[in-house]
Amino acid sequence: MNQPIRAPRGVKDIIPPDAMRFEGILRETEEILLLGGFQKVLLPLFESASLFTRSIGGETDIVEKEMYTFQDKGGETFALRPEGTASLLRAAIEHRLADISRVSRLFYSGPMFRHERPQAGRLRQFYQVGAEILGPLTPSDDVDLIAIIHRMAVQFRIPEWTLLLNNMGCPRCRPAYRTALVGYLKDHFGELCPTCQRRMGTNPFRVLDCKVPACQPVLEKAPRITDYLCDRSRAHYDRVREELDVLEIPYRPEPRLVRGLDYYTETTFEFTSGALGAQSTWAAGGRYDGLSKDLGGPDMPGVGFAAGIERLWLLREAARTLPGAGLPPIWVTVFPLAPLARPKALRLVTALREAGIPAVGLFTDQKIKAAFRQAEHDRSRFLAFIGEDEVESDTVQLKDLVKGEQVSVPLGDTLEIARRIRMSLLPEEKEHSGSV
RNA sequence: GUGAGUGUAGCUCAAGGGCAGAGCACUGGACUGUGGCUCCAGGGGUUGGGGGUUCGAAACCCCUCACUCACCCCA
Repeated sequence: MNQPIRAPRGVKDIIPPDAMRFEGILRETEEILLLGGFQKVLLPLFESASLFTRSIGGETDIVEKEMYTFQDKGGETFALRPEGTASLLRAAIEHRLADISRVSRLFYSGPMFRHERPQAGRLRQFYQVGAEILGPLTPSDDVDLIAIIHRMAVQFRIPEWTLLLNNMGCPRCRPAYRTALVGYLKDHFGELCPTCQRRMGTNPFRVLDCKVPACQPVLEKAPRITDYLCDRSRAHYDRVREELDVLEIPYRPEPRLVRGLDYYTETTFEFTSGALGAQSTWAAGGRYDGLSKDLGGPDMPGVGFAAGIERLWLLREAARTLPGAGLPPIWVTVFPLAPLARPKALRLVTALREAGIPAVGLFTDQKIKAAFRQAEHDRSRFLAFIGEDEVESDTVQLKDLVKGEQVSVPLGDTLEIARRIRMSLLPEEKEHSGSV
């Protein structure tokens, strides 16, 4: 009758102790970006829907079928953000954070929303950390950005990672390639799957991504964008490749790498891993030299990437490099053995918290055995109990549940109690270290 | 949006038309204020939901929902 309400499909609760680990991944990823000189921007979770149709492209799958759009009470159409680059560019333009005269390095993190069928490594609400470099860029900026993701692969020990690299050309050279590609596909129309036959007319570049086995022989011999690049794009691509070699970052040229967002130009890349399921990309991005101008901002190049945190979780779990859950949530459980000890227990809990010790009182009529069990369940390191004898002598029994040692300490000497607890949990920390 | 597989106790799983079970976890006791080990006892379920077939359904059929994986798409 009273059905419990469940989380929406494709939306996951991250519960203890995983939440601390998840935030650890977020933090460690952001620390790498901070080392790269990026500054954080906090962006809204929803935007005008038109921001995304203008940037990502109205005929992409993301906008066409996956976006959570809604009208607010004023009748305006908004959308939960399906990605971060559009929002960040919007904010950069709005607040004049970037222009062609100087380089800006900005990053964001948080949940993104796409209405997709959930699958391994694919959720409807998922977390991304992304970074963008805006301004007067050179191919070296593309390489620098890739080097930062490479740093993640190394530091997190991402298993079986591969960097796929391509250059999609620019508005000058892409039309010629499109003509050549469509011409070729028309010649082999009968050999293509129905989806490819349809896409040939709507979005021929996407045909290159087809995974139907029967299409593969045709696609293998299809014209490659890299053979149609104009001189500038050709030079751009060559520079990126040379500088990746200088940094000794291995990559695989992937002339068929097409990204699903229309704003990409020139350099595009994907970091994949064989250790993930079908959703093998864990970080991806590229150049988007026309985006800022398209959004009404300065005519200014940009290059960026986004990484999927849930996918990083899966990979780091496989690599056994998941961050720890940190210190136990509760360091000491204070248990009054008799009702008359409750006021003193309450006071001790409060005093310990003021001394910086995570403490809880266990106010129950259960027996002491239940207190031990509760403390174990909470991973509480200490059990402090106050019974009739302790009320009489104004002391507390402080027991280290790991070492089994127990001492009697004067109840009023909160600092001594706090010191003993801190010493056991933070053996590294020196007593009264000057700071704070 | 399409397809396949799976839904039984908090968790992992049995029972394949005839009494809904085990292990772990949980609660109590042995052990009045000292946990983990051991032993004993106990609580827990409309077998995801709804309908149908049948004397009888967890099992067979239909619908539906959820989960998982894949297609697709992407981080």
